[in-house]
Amino acid sequence: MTLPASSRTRLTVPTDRQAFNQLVFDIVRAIPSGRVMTYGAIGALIPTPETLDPLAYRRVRARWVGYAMAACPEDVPWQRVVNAKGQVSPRPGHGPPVQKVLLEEEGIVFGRGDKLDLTALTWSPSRNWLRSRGLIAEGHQSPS
DNA sequence: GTTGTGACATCGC
DNA sequence: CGCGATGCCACAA
Repeated sequence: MTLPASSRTRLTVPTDRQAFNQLVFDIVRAIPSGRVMTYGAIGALIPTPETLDPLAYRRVRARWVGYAMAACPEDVPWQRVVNAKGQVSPRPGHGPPVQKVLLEEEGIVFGRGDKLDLTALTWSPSRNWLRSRGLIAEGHQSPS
């Protein structure tokens, strides 16, 4: 196994992306009606792939969630995913802010600038749920 | 092969 | 507070 140190092992396994997306979908499916999660928060729950540098993963995970959402199945409540500004992100397609309407139907009230109160509406899965999915939120453990 | 852009976040001004 | 620039990986032209 004579592998030159100069060639970094940047294996991009397709199944990793599949697993990542599937994980995103599972988390979004768990968001209750009337609550939301940000792209970054969802990404923070998913551990760093072994093929990636943890720091690099931090930079891209939020975007990866966005990519996943672009191809999400019908049974995923995609409208409950918003950006860090508390606004609905414009979709590549077109048309009116359907996402905002759907959220309002769930009882969410938008403030000035079409922003919602993230501190009040952001939802987070329970530790039990995370553990059942094999997700361990290492960064959220309260220091004893 | 290269280039450009993305359903984001964060930092600086 | 808001706007602009930067970072990072994957995927489509």
